[in-house]
Amino acid sequence: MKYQRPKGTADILPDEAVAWNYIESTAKKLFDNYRFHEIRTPIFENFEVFSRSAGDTSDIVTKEMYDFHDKGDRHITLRPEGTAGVVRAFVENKLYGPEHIKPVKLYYTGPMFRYERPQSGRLREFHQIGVEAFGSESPNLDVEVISMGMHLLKKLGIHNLKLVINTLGDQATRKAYRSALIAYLEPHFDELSEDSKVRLHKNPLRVLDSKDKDDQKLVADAPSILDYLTPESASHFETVKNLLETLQIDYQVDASMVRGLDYYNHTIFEIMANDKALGKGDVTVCAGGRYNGLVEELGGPETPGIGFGLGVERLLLLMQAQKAPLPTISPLDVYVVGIGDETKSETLKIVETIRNNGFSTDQDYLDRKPKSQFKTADRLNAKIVITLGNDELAQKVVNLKVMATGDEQQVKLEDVYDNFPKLFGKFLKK
RNA sequence: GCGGUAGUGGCGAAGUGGUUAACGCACCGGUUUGUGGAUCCGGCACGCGUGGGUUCGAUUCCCACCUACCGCCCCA
Repeated sequence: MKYQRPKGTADILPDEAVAWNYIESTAKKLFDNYRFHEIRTPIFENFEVFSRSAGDTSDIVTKEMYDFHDKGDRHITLRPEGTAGVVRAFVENKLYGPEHIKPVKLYYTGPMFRYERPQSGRLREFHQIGVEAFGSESPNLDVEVISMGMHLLKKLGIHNLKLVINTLGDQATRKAYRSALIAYLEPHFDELSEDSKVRLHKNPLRVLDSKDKDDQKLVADAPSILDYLTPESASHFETVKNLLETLQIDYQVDASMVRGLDYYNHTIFEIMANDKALGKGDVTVCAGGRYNGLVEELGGPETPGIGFGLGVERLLLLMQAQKAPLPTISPLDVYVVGIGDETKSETLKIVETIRNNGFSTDQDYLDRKPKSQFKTADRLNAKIVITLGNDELAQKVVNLKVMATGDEQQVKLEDVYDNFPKLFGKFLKK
């Protein structure tokens, strides 16, 4: 095998593409009910769009960006996530203008890129479905976005869903909490894992997220951000929780949950699914939160925002593991068997006529024997097989066989041409 | 980026330093000179991830690389 796809990429073959289409169309229908509209932004952006939004110290920016300099020496990055580009487009196209109804609600789907070591459900080119809503601080919006994510996953047949939420508060909250956390961790500096030692200075909140067992013990007694919320932040979070209860959406608060991207504040959430088939522990399929301040960061007016991203590959893995229903390629309506070279032009006319009547139709292209053609018709799950040989051609008739029952009848060729739908209906009713 | 496991036909899977690389499934063909889902028969890797090396000889030994999978990091 000479050529291989680049590391961490995947070919989505026809059988699987059907599932992808199903997921995307299901999402689009649901999002439309919530009045979120599609936006398509470039797959690459200027490096600064991401470095500015995600945070210079975030792992995404420091080690996972797929970036390069183009022939004009522009520093380009293949988008590692969807929000930054959408925010950039929101600002650049002035969607904050008064003529746009607020909140401006958008969704996107498409490939994202991160330069990291591939594993199952983790690729260098992967796909996300994401939503963003700009221009409202209402906790109602937080809850609607969360609810929409939950609904989508449920609609796609995922069960054992777990919603985990937390709040990062506002600027003042984070500042206060940051110093409190550092004050708590610094005396234990030597006990921290190597990774956490680095994180302590760069981004202390990330220490909370450490998988290291000793770190976790330390972190267990660390101050909670929930005790440092400003009154406004606390009240926002309270309202979000109350509204979730109003909608009877179960949730857990995890005060140590953080975000890999710096732009988040206030409500953050993750929707996880637990499935033994996917190994131990919970898998996060959908994650998001508020990012008031990001629009300003990218040069727009002060505009609050909130959104989520959902990993399509992970979702598919989950759906397969949980045996969620997935569509398959639709069965064939009609297969046309031609016997002998002389029938070639007639079978071509027949398949084209039937197709133009809205039925899926196929025929043999390999000059195979009738038996083989029937075998193929059977494999393709054809409902009806039309057979045409020299005799039929001379008599201007055709044999029509219903595969499920084996019934075969001769019908006039002109009936096929004049009114195929009627013919099809007549034979399939039996 | 680090550590580990693996890589044989479309798929699954045996195998050995040395004649024609098992077997199963799938596929193709025949048994039925124009009719499917059954049986039986036959066909199907000039090649064992790629490139080097050792050797009289390598799919089998060594090295490098590539890729996949698992763990770490991180995350969707």
